[in-house]
Amino acid sequence: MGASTEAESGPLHVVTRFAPSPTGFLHIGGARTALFNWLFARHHGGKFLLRIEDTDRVRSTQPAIEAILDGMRWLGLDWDGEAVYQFARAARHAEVAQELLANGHAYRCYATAEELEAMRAEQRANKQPLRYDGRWRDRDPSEAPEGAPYVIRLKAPREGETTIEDRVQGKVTVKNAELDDMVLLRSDGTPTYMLAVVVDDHDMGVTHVIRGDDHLNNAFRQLAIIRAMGWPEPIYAHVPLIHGSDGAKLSKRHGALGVEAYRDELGILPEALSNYLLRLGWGHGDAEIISRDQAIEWFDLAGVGRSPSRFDTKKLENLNGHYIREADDARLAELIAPVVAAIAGRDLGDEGVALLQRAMPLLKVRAKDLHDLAEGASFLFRTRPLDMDERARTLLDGPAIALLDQARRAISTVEDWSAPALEAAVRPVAEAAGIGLGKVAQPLRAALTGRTTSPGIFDVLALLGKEESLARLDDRIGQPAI
RNA sequence: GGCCCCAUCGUCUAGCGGUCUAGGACGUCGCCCUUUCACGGCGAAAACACGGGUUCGAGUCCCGUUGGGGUCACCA
Repeated sequence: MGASTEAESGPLHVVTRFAPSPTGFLHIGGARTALFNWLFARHHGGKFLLRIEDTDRVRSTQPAIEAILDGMRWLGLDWDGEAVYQFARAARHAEVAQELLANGHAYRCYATAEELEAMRAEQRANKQPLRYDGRWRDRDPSEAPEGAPYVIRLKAPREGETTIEDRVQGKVTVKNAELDDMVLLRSDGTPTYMLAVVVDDHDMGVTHVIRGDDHLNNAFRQLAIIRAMGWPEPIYAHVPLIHGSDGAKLSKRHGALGVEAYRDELGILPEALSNYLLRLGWGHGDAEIISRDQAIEWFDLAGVGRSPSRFDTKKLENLNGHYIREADDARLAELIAPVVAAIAGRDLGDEGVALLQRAMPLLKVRAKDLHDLAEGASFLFRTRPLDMDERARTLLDGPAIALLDQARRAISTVEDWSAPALEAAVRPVAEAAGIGLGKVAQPLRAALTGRTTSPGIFDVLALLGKEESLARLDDRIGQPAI
């Protein structure tokens, strides 16, 4: 568990942020980071800010920005104020670099790319750690080549060590000699990520930096800049990364990475993904099903584990099934209507959506995702004659058709077309034949839905209505009984 | 490779020196319910990586080993 010792309840000034770089969709790991930041801020009544780190002009795209904002809205992670775009603040970043240069905490480095590559090659060959050797750190400015391009590097401390009291990782100490003088401002005058993050977090008043474990090493470098500027240090909390089922860092080969894929392709409900992500790396006793409100009340950094966790699709599906069963019927009907229409090959219309909603209580208990749900609902709208799947076809052999015929006669006289009345009419058919109800129900199911699984057969009849039900049966019996 | 981090059932986790013959959830396997499939109910198998310490006592503290992960750019 986390290493936090002081109580996290009580009045505490909290400003958190989520700072994705828009080079793709909202990553599943990013979503969890955002969720944790959001929860922490809401728990403490603080602010949750959003910053788009779009300083990489080649890889950053507008569609990616939209996708990220869209994903956050879908998950219900609302941010306070306007999103901050990092690229727009480049001048401010450069200003800080100049200030550092002026007060002696930074210096110009004229080393060329080739020169640095040669340096690293040598370090590699000598099995030395790869880091900038500070060749321009103490040189006199007069030695600078006239008009040559240069970068501005931080003059980082070389002696001693730096310790971070991380709220998740505990006390982490690194020798300052391990850190090199990183670049603050590139030769083209643009800021590096390391500088931009520090300046933006400071200017935005961020008090708690909650982010992926992969940034833990960066924290030491960023702290060096912060101290050089004499700024207040934020509290850090580095959350372990999410891994794939094989234990390696989550990547494309593990399947869906973007939250929109969970929504569109996997038919996951946002509350299910949110609950799953919350429980991945964080726990609160035996609690498994946790509402948003409950999460806000319970969330703390101390509950975040320190080891990476593996993404388990099965558990997500289970949770999703739970939330589908709990979801409002009208909402589910609206969500799947387009998919059902696509499967059935026709528009549902308002009455179709209404029917979907009426059938929902019976449909949703048998679905673990929205596609299951849509598929399971499609029999209501398929056009006659129904196409039979393989198993339904083999079910409808000679004897089954005969049974179908008897059942058809039994229900054709039913006036009150309700499930109980229909059951009362069909049961005697099975009893008269000395067989179980299943022997009659399965052929009925096949003829009525084209499948071998569906809601209870009498509910199916009731939902379909008398006319449609009899027509579908007649399609199979071959000749209308009247 | 250097540095940093991690280590309880297959997976997510509870456990913050004695109440642990290690609890919950997913998954798996039985049984029940039952017209199918689900849902639901009941039950089972399943873990403290290893080795040293510290202590009256260690899953819980320390060290090491092994294993895993992260990170080492004028990318973010």
